[in-house]
Amino acid sequence: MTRSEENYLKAIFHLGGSATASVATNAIAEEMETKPSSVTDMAKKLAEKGLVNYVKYQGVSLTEVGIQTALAIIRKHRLWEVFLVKKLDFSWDEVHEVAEQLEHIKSEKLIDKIDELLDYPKYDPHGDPIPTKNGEFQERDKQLLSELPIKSKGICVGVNDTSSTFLRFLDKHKIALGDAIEVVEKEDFDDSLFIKIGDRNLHISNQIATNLFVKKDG
Amino acid sequence: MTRSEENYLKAIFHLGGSATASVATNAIAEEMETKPSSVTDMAKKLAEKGLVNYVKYQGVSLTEVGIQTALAIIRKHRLWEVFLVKKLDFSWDEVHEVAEQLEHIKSEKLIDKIDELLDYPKYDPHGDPIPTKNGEFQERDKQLLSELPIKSKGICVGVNDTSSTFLRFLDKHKIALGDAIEVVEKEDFDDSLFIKIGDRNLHISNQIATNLFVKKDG
DNA sequence: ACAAATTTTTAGATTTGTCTAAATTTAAAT
DNA sequence: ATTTAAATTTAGACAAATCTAAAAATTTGT
Ligand SMILES: [Mn+2]
Ligand SMILES: [Mn+2]
Ligand SMILES: [Mn+2]
Ligand SMILES: [Mn+2]
Repeated sequence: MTRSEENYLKAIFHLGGSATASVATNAIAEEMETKPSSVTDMAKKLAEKGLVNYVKYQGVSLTEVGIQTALAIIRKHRLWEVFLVKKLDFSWDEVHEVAEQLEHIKSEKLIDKIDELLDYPKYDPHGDPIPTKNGEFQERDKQLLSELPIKSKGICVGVNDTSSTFLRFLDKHKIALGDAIEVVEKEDFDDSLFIKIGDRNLHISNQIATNLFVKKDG
Repeated sequence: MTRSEENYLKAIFHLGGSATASVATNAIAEEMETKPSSVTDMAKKLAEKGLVNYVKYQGVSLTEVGIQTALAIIRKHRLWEVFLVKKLDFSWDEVHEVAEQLEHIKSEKLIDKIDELLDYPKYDPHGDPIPTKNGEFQERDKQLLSELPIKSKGICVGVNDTSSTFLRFLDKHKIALGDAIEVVEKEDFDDSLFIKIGDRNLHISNQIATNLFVKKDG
């Protein structure tokens, strides 16, 4: 497996191309910042290797082997992100680029030992679940903060926007994963939210609320 | 810098192509398990970039920039080796292949943090010195065990042969870096050595003695 | 010094991954 | 049901890194 092949599999997975759903050539091209014609070439190659199902003009979906391969890379990516944050004091907005490189290191022992060193974390620094060594993967029970009804409480469990600017914004306002959040009131005019986070009262825009995932209490 | 370019610089450095000495095309090809014609191509490319001096038919030597670049890669390689041994319980015969990959990860912060985590080690698991962040590099004061006169004492500080089989051989016979060694007697017939290592008496072949580096006492 | 052996370079081909521009297929709109 | 628009594929080109085979330069041996 080349690095490029691995990145294609990861992109297809992230676009939901597992199971039956198939992903459009253009969507993959956009996700990978490349051209549709390049995607077509790679689709043929990956189909040849049994990693994707590809029918001309019908898009691409991962085979079972393709899914497992993608999960293995995502597992490495997220474990490395945890390592960088927990062991090397990186902040959560700095880890992605480095993990994009580290995810391609080929050594089963290495990633198993990193997993052990971190005490088998379940989630990465952005709240995304880490696939297990045997390829089990469970999406988290979560919803957008903007979808929470008034008066309901929850825990902040993830971010939708993973850009540096958004993550640093959260740092600045001391909003972190694990924080308890209560929706106090909604402002109809601009869909902004009055929330209680820990013991602080905060007024956040709809743009923030649609980029924070929470797990509703109860 | 591509991975291939980095590997060429490292190979040239290891063949002694810094300073004035120049390295032969064939020697580089052999070191890198590639063909001389490929080396010629890369020599031109690296010369173009100002990383090596290259004169047709006269071999290759590193420029100052080339030396610093090579040292940075060697620094990363050796720091990662220490990390694997000290933090992830790899044994010293398993680290090289993984470090060959990790040395190409591009993140200054990452390697600085690894350095800090390891408390700024001076030597890698095989006793090789680790260049500093600012490119200072000091070869160790050492000699082959086979060159030590009878009755002299020293400390085991490195290995010449870094193959897995040799390293595991040393493990099996409980010979490790840092051990005190005394040459008790030499056998003229086969140049084998009677040594005292710690409190044990050992009889080792010349092949072993020419692959162990020691620092002579006094 | 000169022929022979060795080393090194060139020329041309190959693989991987990418691109542009043109052709084709599918989807959408009238 | 056509026409138009959008998505997708093909054809041909290119850069990087490699190779083989042949040519050129250097070194070695007598
Ligand atoms: Mn990431
Ligand atoms: Mn990647
Ligand atoms: Mn090594
Ligand atoms: Mn390398």
